[in-house]
Amino acid sequence: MPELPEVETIKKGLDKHLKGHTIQDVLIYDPLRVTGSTENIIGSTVIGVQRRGKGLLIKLDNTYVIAVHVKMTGQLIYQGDKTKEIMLSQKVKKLPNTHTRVLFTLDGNASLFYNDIRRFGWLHILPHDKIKSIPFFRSLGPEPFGEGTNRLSIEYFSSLVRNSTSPIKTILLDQHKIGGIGNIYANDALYEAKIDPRRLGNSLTKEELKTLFEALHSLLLFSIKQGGASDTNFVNALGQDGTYQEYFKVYGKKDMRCKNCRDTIKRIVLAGRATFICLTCQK
DNA sequence: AGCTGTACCTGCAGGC
DNA sequence: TGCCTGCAGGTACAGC
Repeated sequence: MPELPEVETIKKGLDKHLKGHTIQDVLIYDPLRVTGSTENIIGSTVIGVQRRGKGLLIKLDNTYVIAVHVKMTGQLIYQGDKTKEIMLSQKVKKLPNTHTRVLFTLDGNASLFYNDIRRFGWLHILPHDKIKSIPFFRSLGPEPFGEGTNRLSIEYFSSLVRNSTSPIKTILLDQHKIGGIGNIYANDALYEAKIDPRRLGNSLTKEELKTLFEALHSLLLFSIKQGGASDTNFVNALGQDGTYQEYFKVYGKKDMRCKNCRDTIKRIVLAGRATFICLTCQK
C-alpha cells in the first residue's frame, strides 16, 4: 500500500524520467475522481515532480500542476524509448489495461499511464498556487524528511503525542497531525520501539518517544532504499516491484512467530485498521 | 472541538 | 465449480 516510501519511490522515478517531456495529449478513460481541464496542460513541459505526504505533484512549465493521490491501488507508470527493455512487474498487464484511468501521451514516443484498480485515488489538474484548495494538501501535517516547516521535528512529535488521549497508532496514522505514515510503517515502527499500539499518547515516556521517532525514520529510510513494499498493487514509476515486503516485522504476520521472542503475533483491530502486535515484546 | 465509525471501490482468498 | 462473505486500507465526512 503506498505510504511515504512507496510514493517517494514513484516520485524519484517520475522526476528522473518525466522531466523535460512535453505533454502532447491526454486521454481520460475514467473520469471518476479526475478534475480540471486537460486543455490547460497540453503543450506544457514537466519541470519536476514533488511529494507531500502520500501526495504527488507533477509540476509543469506553465504554472499548472498535476496533483495525484494513488491511495491504495494507484499506479503511475512511465514508458519511453529508454525504458522499453525494462521488465514490468507481473502484476502489471500490458498497457494501457482495464485499470488505466488516464493516459498522457508525451513527446519522443513516451507515455505516462495513471492506473487505479479500486478507483479510490484522484488526479487534479490545477494552477500551482491553487494546490491548497485541495483539502488533502491544505490540512497535511509535517512529515519525516520534510523540508523547512514541513519537517517533523522531535519537539513537535513529542508535544503532539504527549498532549493526546488517542492511541499512539491512531496518532501516527492521522495525516493532519503527521504526513506520510500508513498502516505498514505504523505497525512496524511500534514493534521496533516495543510499544503497544493501543497505548494512549499521553502515557508514552520521553525515552519511548525518542525511540519511536528514530524507529520511524530508520524504517522509512530503509524502505525507500528497498524501493518500497509491493505486497499488493504497488509498483514504481517503471512498473517494477519494491522489496520491503520481504522485511515486514509484524505487519501481516498474524499467527507467525515474533522474530525477537518467538511468541505468536496477534491481530487486533484499532481505529478500524488491522493491527499486529507481539504482546510479549510490546508493552 | 475532537473523536469514532463508515463510505468509497474492486479484486482476491477462503469457506461451503 | 461457483457463489458468497470478508478483507485489504487512505481519506472524507457524518454523527456523536
